[in-house]
Amino acid sequence: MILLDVGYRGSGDVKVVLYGRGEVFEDGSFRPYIYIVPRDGKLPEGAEEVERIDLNRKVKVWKVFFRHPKEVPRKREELKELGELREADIPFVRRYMIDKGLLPLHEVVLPEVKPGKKEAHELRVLAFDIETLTDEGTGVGDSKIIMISLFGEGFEKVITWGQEAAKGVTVVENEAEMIREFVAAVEAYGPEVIVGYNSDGFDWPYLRRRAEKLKVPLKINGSPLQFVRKGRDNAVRIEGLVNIDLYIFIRNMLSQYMQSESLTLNAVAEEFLGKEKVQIGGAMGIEEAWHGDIEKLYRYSLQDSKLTYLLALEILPILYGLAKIVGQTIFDAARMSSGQMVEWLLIRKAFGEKMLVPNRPKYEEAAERRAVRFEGAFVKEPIKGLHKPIAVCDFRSLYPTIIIAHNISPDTINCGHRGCRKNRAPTGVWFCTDKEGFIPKTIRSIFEERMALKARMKELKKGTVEWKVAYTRQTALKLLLNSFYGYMGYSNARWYDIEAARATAAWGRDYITRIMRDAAMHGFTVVYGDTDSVMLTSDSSEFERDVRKFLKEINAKLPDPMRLELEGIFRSGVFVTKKRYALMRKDGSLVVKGLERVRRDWSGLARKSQEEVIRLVLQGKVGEAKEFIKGLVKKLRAKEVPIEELVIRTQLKKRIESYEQQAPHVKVARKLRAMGKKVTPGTVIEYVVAPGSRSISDRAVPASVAKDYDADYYIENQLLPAVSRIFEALGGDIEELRMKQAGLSQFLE
DNA sequence: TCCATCCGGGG
DNA sequence: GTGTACGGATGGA
Repeated sequence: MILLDVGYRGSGDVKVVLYGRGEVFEDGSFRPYIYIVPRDGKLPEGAEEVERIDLNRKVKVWKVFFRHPKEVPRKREELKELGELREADIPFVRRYMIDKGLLPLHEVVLPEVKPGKKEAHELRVLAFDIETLTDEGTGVGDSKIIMISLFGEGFEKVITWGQEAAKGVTVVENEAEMIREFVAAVEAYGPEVIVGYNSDGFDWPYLRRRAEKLKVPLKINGSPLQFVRKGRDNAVRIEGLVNIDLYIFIRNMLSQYMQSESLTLNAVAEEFLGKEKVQIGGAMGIEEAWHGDIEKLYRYSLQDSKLTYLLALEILPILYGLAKIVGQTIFDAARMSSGQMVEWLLIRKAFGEKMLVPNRPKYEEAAERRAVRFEGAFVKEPIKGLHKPIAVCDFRSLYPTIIIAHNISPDTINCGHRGCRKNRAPTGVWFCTDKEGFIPKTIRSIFEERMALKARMKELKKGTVEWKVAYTRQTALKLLLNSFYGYMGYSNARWYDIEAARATAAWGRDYITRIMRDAAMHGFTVVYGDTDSVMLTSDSSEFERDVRKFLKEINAKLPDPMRLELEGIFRSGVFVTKKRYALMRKDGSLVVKGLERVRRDWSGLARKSQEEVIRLVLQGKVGEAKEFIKGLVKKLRAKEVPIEELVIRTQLKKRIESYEQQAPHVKVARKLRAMGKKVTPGTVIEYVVAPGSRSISDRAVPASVAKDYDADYYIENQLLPAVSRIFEALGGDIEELRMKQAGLSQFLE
């Protein structure tokens, strides 16, 4: 069996249920258990005495068995009398995966239930999306669902109700029928994975509420939907089918590596699939389309499930890779934060080492830990302005390699050996040099596997199945490796050790500042540096050769496996402040950090002009950049800029009545309603600021009827803020760009 | 600057 | 579900 999911059932003796491709297997032979570190007294009946390692000392503990996981919370208080309870908060399915050595998407040999050799890399995926009205309220399930779309391999279906027949759309009698039709369509397609975008938070709860109201049973292949609260999130489980909310996974594991700060389906799809895939849609009135243009609604809905499907094809392999490394079900891994991924990997490793897992901190304990702040990475104040060329050097996995190199771990800190004190962090604590710590050992296994995979990838042909499998796994290993940073300082961590976390960060600062000093002694100008990177320049004619020679010298001195690498030689860079800079590659493409305003509440004018100014400045054409802005200022004053460039978009988040602040988009929403337009929460309000002396809110007019605009507003609040930082970094004067020296502008107006 | 509250994704 | 939990941005005191 290729393992897809695991659950359990039974009322007396628990039975584990293994879900595989097209088959189900029940295992009644595994019993829940916990450990007790006994105070005194004698071994309870049916319990076993076993030896385990608690951090770094051997202890004798009692292993107490149960018939069913439900017994554990029931007997908790009573058992506490006997001693400290351990591993009494490990969910049963996770316990089973670990103890049986099972991995998701790997073979399970039956009936013994032991890991086999085969492995799957992809599953049959179905994406879905629902459209709803908002007329009876925006709470989950308040208004009607009017359309459901599905998209799979060679499969697409759009269902609606109470409409004239329309091309490509299955039209049924009513909403209840539509839900039935949806369930039937899912069952007919037979997915192994069902995906949505924010579906745990929206589509599934919405479907549940509507189904309840309409008295339609909502079961897929006979499995009812189970709703579980996980913090602020909902998790929706459908036994026998892997339900995944792509949004949650992207937010938890991928967002920190993404350019976009917004995680809407469109923004995420644009980044992963490319802009051209994300054309249809935009601002659409669902209610209007429902009443007038059902084909438009059809295209919109299908586009969203199609994007979700295409996104799933890109992203799910990474999730599968992570789940396999962490050793938990795809369902669970899909909803873990990076800290939890690390923790479940550690718990699995601890089992292999016969180590007792530390308990999770109680709420108060976690709160106290959260209050403890510690100094993070070093960020150098940049030498403001334009520099060329720029060499970007960075440490390969800085924090993981520091943890390995210095053996940083809760079980090695301040050990009793005299000789280990030379391995002392800048914070004063030291780490054992005799015995490898639990955390470094775990990180090293991941790090070494990744290095081996990267070496292997070089021998494989790029783009082949084998190469892709290796590439995906190394990506997953990298994500996990990066997640270890911060784990020991994470307030909910079981292996929490603030001094170990502090030491890691302090060593990081120590190494990067040492590199900067060395670089300066080698004749480089250190323009900027942040955490694990340094950006160097010099006027040597052999710049790249010099940099490589410098790296070689540095690497000879760094402890294994730390290494400083050349990320690239850039044509030029403009540096504004810490975390805000732009680099230009040799091929002319840009890397922009902290500057770009990709937010929609900035006009097209502001976004485009910032990009153009960065481009010109990096090409050394500062004069041209100034002229470009001056030209735009002039055009704005002469009212020659097309209105479309000046449209500002803000989404209405709640009902108009419930806004206390009369923000511009709120006032515009009122005006739109007065014009007979339907304005509901979720509508993106497009407006332009018109001339006049009243407040901005009063002067904001709907983009659809805007005839004129306030030139000064756009100059002062859109254009100049977007570009001024860059000119200021170059030592320029904003006044010059305003062209107001002689009070000319007042004169012209 | 500190503290409390809001908000994310979806419609 | 062997339960009860996130973190950054924003705005007012």
